[in-house]
Amino acid sequence: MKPELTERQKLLLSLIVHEHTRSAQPVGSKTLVEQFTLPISSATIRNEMTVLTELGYLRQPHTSAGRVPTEEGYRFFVSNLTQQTTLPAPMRNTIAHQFYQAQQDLDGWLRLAASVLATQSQAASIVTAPHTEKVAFKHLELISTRAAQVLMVLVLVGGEIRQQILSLTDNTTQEDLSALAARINERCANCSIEQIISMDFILDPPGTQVIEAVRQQMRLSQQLVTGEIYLDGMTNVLAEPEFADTEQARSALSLLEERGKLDDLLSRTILGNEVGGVQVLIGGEGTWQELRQCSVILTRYGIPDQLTGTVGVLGPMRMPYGRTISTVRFVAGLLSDLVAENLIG
Amino acid sequence: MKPELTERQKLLLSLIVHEHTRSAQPVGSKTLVEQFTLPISSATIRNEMTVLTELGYLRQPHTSAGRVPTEEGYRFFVSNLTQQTTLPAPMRNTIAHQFYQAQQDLDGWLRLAASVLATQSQAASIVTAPHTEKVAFKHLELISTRAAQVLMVLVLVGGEIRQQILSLTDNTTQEDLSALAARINERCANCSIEQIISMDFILDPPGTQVIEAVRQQMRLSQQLVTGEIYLDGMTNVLAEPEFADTEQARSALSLLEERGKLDDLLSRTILGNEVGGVQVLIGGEGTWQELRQCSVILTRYGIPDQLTGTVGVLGPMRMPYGRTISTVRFVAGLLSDLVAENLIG
DNA sequence: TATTAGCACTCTCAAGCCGAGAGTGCTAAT
DNA sequence: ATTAGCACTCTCGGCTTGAGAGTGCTAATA
Repeated sequence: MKPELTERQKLLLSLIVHEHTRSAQPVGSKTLVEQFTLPISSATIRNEMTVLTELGYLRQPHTSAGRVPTEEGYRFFVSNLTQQTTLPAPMRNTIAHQFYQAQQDLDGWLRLAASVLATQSQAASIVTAPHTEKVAFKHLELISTRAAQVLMVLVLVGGEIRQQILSLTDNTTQEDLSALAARINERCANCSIEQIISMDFILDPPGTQVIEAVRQQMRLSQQLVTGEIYLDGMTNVLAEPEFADTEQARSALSLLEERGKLDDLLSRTILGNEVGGVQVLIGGEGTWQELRQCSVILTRYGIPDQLTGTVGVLGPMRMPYGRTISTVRFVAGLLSDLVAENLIG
Repeated sequence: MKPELTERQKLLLSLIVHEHTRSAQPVGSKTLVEQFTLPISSATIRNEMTVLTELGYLRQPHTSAGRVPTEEGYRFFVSNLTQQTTLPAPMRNTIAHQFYQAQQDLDGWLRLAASVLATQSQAASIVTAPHTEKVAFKHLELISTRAAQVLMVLVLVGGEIRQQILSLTDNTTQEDLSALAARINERCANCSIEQIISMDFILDPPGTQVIEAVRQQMRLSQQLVTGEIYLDGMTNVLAEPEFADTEQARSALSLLEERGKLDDLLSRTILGNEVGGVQVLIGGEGTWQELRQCSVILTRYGIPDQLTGTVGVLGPMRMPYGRTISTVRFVAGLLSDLVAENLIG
């Protein structure tokens, strides 16, 4: 195992990380002592830097350039050198204010959360709608649109709304549809998907068609790892100097655009982590080639084991971790409150 | 006014455009004659090129580089040299097949439309949900979630769904809510927003609260220029060589990300154009700085004056216009059919 | 009169070279 | 243990150069 770092080494590592996130450039011993007016000489710093480099926390892009933190360096920094900070109160208030004066609906909140995260962190943000693992029926509505066409709106416990257009084999009046919906609502209220699948319904043909659609929609919802995904601030990462080469940026952003890959990323991090903890994924951690230059900060929100979603940001590895982690955590907290206050039913 | 081009000049312009979209490089006289085995010499081509350059259709990046089409050149090409092509049948079938086997709901179709456009055109795609100018009430549903919390789901004519969480001042049972919804549904069926605003309702307190929310939601929907926006393929444009410099790409893509700017773009083109026609916006046309290097192809779909949306793509100015325009038109047609068959009510 | 061959000219681009500057590692002194 | 000093290494920007591509012009040709 690696030897414990001395306090001074920790300090230096921390300063290097800060200076590098500020300047986006390799930081040298002299710069360091000047920038922070350290009471030690650059030669001493050089010695310490050699140690940190040998331990794998720093890296030289080439001989006679300054040092740059490695993935491992960032990881050490994040786990040991960054204390739990809360966002400054004025900023908290600004954000909270935006939420409370926003429109009262889930879609608006999530959109806002993505937007706030993107602007605060100057990175790309990811927010998923809250989603239940145990899908349960809440309410069904059947709305006749034209001839035998019916718009079916299914509300699940937790507030997820699923809709589908049904083409019934027989024409049916709105009254009949409403009566049918009422019957199903009564019978199915708060039932889990398993219950509904195993239930026997004695209904006329349109009824069985509807039930089948309900079951199908619930199954689909069940299969979903995550709810709808809200993205914002993708262009922020294009502004970062490390992505002056488009190819890097393209591969990173394509991760967000391809639903499959994104689901993969979200689901793996979902599993590894309890609600409340913030997960920091630095440089793809060997698994995600596309993220070699990036870091992803994710956390869950909502009500554990009942109704949860994910919020997070994707930015360059050179990222103000302290501030960003706090922001993500804070937004997650806000969303948790909103979910708890409004969405359980 | 400009003199009419000779047939040979048109042919050359057309070939230059094609060759340039293929190679992404300035095209020279010699390349041209070799590539297409033309029965005239490179010297003749040079003479013609001089003419086309003087007319403003071509441009030299620098002395002794080949020629590149100007915005005007592309515009001429698109309006005069590109005949209405329909997509090859197998491709049409592939696309249509995807649509018909997709899930039967609007959200899925629009998502798919964006995805298809993005992959077919290798550019960024934009699809907006169909939206009515004359907002009208279709159906209301009130679902009790907890205590005095109510999930209100409002379906508008055309299938747009709006939801909101209401905190009623009094506790109300689900039965009361259902009765209330039923009464409102009966009274408001197919009413326009103006009618509903001017109606007098004699209802108990929760009722007035609900009506107020309904009015508000309808007003909000009314104000919207466009429905929900689906984007896809943004990373496609990053792959184009003209965006090797990130800054260009950033400004173009930020146009898609900022709802305000995007609405602006969509609304201006909506106004200038009847359904059925495809609008081609080349190089921002002086108005959009961000699009200096880009072209946007847009068209409307749906039912004119009733329920319309926009589909289109944003790509580099150097774009296979013929194919892309056909694809956009075809997808718009598909969506129009789907809307007509499923969404009018 | 329209086309073409030929040629001089221009300009970019990649490669190579050079010097300045930044930063290091080592050594010897404190 | 720290530091001053110094030689060494490497990048980066600027400069030059030669090759190559492409043009515009002129004079010859059909």
